[in-house]
Amino acid sequence: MSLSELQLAPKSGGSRALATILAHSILSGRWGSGDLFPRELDLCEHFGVSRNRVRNALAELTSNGLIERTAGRGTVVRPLEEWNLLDPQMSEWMAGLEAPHPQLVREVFAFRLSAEPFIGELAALSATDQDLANIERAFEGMCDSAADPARREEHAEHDVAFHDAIYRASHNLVWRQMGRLLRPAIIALIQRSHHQADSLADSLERHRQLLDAIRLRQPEAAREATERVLERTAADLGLDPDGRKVRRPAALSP
Amino acid sequence: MSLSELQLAPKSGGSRALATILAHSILSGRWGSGDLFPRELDLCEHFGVSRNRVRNALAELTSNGLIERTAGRGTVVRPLEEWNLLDPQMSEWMAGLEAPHPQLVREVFAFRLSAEPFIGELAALSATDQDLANIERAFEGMCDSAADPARREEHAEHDVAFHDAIYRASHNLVWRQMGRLLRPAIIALIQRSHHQADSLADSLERHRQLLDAIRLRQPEAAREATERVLERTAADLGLDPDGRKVRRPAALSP
DNA sequence: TTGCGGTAAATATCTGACATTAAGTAGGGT
DNA sequence: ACCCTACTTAATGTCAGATATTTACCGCAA
Repeated sequence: MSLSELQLAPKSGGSRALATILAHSILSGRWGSGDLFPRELDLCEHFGVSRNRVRNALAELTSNGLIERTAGRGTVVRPLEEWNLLDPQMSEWMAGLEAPHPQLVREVFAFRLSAEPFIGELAALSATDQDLANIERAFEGMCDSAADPARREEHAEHDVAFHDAIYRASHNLVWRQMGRLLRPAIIALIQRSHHQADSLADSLERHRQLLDAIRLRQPEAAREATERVLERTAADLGLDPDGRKVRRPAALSP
Repeated sequence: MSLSELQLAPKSGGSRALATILAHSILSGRWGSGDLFPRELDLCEHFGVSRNRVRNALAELTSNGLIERTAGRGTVVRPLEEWNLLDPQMSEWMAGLEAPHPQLVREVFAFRLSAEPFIGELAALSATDQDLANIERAFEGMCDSAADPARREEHAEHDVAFHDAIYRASHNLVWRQMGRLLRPAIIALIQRSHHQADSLADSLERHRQLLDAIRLRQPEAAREATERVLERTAADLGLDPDGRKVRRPAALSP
């Protein structure tokens, strides 16, 4: 309910940095839906910046649906359901978050669980040689950085690149933009799981099978391979892959 | 390359109105990728508003990826591929556009064509009684307003509500937010098609079959019914439902 | 209780000045 | 001739203060 411990690093220029701090305070669940956000002047005083920067930062939060501002009333925090999850700025904020809102993690993963098998099919149908090369290069990066536990985040970046290349292989702008959800989801993953060596090897093997299915243009195999990759991911996240609100379309399986 | 004929209505307050005008000028393709956008002071003079409002409007365009601004260089228009299609603000702008960028229409429709059959499945699996009631009410609204050609836009709103209710029936935040693409897509539809009486009756019948499939919890039937609805839509739009870059996953069909 | 007006509090906007960044340009040294 | 520096210019970014507008709240009277 307060921003007492929040601080703006001394030389961090731009209203961007301030917006990030404020966004993180909301994304991590510090404020409840409907709570009154601090007034502009309080923020000015607390962070020692001009009203202009505060207003710019708040405008950015507004455009992402995190807050709602009306003259005379003040600034209130909007409910999580109305946050603008698909904005790239939001993805960036979520990725930089140490402890994201639990419901957020669940919702995004539930989406991946329902959508990615289908995207795997699309990729197997539409991938060009260039797409395949991209996927392959990302996979090799994953393999290369897998051995050294000190390169966890590099590994995560290759992981993101792998799945993002699959989204891009759909060759549709909308699907492609959804791929931005991957980064926060996967960053959250490596921060939560302990990355046992055997779990990692297993994960790699499942990724390889997905790559092969796409390379061989086998949509159905790609769908199943994606499901197995996500099973592994769910286990690493400590989530139950079944029993979510969004179930996999089991009726599709022959 | 110029904004000569663009005008801001006299009493339209808020930087919102200005942002809408500028956004429309970009979304309709008036400026090419990489073009220099007018300078702040020129915009101030042309529209007769303060620099502050211009800056707020431009900030909104920036947050949606339409433009990129750097001190010293100026404001340049970003390529269509980097526009932020999934932002609700963008959907609103696109919906209010008389002549949207043709590639935009194609991309969004290609997405619907690939995703909505799948969403239909999800809805058939996860819809609650409340969801069903929402879908049904929207359908009745469509039927009610179908007879009178003077109520075209009311009909379109019910059409949007129908499909949006299906997106919502997936009970996942991410899918739900994608439903915002529907409004611009469907508004564009009624502005292009001539809405022959028989085509409208046919469309209604296909919607009814989709509703029934969801009500009976038959995912596969829902998928096929959605495909048929979109076939009708493609015909009304004058698009070829096959041969797009994103094909339907035909391999799924038994 | 309801309706009206007044006051306070918050955000929205205007104005003008200054700071920062980036690109181009002229000049001097090698 | 070439490169490097310093200056100029032009654009966006930031600051500060004053004013306008909206909203909520309170007192008061019909």
